[in-house]
Amino acid sequence: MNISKIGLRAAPSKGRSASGAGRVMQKGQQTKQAIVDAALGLAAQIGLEGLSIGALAEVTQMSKSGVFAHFGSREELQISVIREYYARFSDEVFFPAMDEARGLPRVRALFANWMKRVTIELQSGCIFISGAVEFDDRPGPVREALASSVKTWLAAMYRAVVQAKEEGQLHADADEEQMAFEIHGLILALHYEARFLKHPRSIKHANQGFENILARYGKANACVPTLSTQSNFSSKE
Amino acid sequence: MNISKIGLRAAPSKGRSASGAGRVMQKGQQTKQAIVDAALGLAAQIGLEGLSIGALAEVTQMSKSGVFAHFGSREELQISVIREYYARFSDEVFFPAMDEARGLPRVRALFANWMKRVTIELQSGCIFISGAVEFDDRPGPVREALASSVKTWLAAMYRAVVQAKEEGQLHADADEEQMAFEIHGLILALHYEARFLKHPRSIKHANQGFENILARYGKANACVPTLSTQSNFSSKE
DNA sequence: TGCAAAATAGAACGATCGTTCGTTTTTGTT
DNA sequence: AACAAAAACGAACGATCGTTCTATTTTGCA
Repeated sequence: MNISKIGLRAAPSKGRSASGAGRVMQKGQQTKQAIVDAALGLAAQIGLEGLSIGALAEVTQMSKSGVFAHFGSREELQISVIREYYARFSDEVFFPAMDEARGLPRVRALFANWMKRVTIELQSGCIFISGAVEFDDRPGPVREALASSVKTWLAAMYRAVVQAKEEGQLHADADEEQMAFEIHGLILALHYEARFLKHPRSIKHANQGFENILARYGKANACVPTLSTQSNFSSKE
Repeated sequence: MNISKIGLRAAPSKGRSASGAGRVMQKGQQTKQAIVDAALGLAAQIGLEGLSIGALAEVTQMSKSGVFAHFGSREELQISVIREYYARFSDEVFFPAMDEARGLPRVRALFANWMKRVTIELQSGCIFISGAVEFDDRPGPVREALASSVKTWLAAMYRAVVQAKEEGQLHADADEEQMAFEIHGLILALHYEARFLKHPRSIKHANQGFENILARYGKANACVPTLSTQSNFSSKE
């Protein structure tokens, strides 16, 4: 009966179309996007598991079945939210950092952008973090989508570290995987201590921790931050 | 009508009575303890929010109302679970480490025991971590109980670091709060990467990260680990 | 302007949730 | 053995959940 269930793909084929760019949206795609937007906000606050179609209908001023029809299942809605979150994360954190030179400048930019995003999310919540807890032993397509997004991002960060070593900006015996792990820990601690415990100095600790890591793994004269990346932050906190 | 609702307090007044010690339990307390035990296992897997009285009744072979009567509300059940988790955490992580000498040996022991516990929890899940995500912006008594437990533990770790500095085992300009933050990050990254992403080298990364932190903050000759604390681990992983 | 298709609404479903209430069973004590 | 108190049960409640189905409205195009 329901043909639209099969083979439906989100707009793209064109990298990523922010609102206003690219093809004209039909009505359907338009409201679907609006629903996903609202769902993203809701999921960030109460988690992907807490996301309910009823609440979503209320927020979007639609009927439950109207919302539901766009996705066909709750799981598909959750996956749509994850995809949207990943797209925005990429736009805000990953792509801008690619303008920086390979090596340490790019690593710094990635971390700075990451910090900027998590700092904002201290009010709303991060789906990559809450989702990891919710789905860490709940197999299925939602977990799959989430893990794949996170892995892609962490791999990008790791790659930047590897390149920094290739450029000769890290000690010869620096373990790139170890370094990426420690950076990840800083972000997680920031999210935990600031968002849950309301600890006021968490942002400073995360930034200081990053400098400590660079000081340990980097060669002495290669640690000076790019001005542009640095100023991104000092104005914020 | 329901008198038992008011003023009911759990057994205590005696510090912490493991099963078998202290006063003889009446039937009621006994089954309540059994329920909390089962609830702890359930909550570790699916989270405090996922904990349902129906599922709990099934596991314990009781009726829903039978289970419910012991707590009076779901929130009280959740709080009981948190208290029990905190008690076990203290028994396994905190108290044993107090046998070590003040300063670095004790810091090492605290971290080693913490690692041991989280490593085990990679199969079951850690309530202090999942709970933080579930309740990070959901005010109420459950969040209160959770935050208070976590803060107590983190404060204990922080205190040990402060003592290490007092003993002259850390650099004079070492920031104890910063150091505790970074250690916390390692544990969180371990939990995230091992439990969610199934990354095989996470345990090694967490241990190596700890050594890196000690190398940075500690004085050169004070970093040699106590043999007893060290062997705790190398045999495990 | 008219008409098929797409989009949305509305009502209802079975399931599960936390909770209440009255009854029955099990305890502990005399 | 008897009896009051404590503990456990069983059924039902209202609410909410994801989902299904059928109708109605809105859209886009000839």
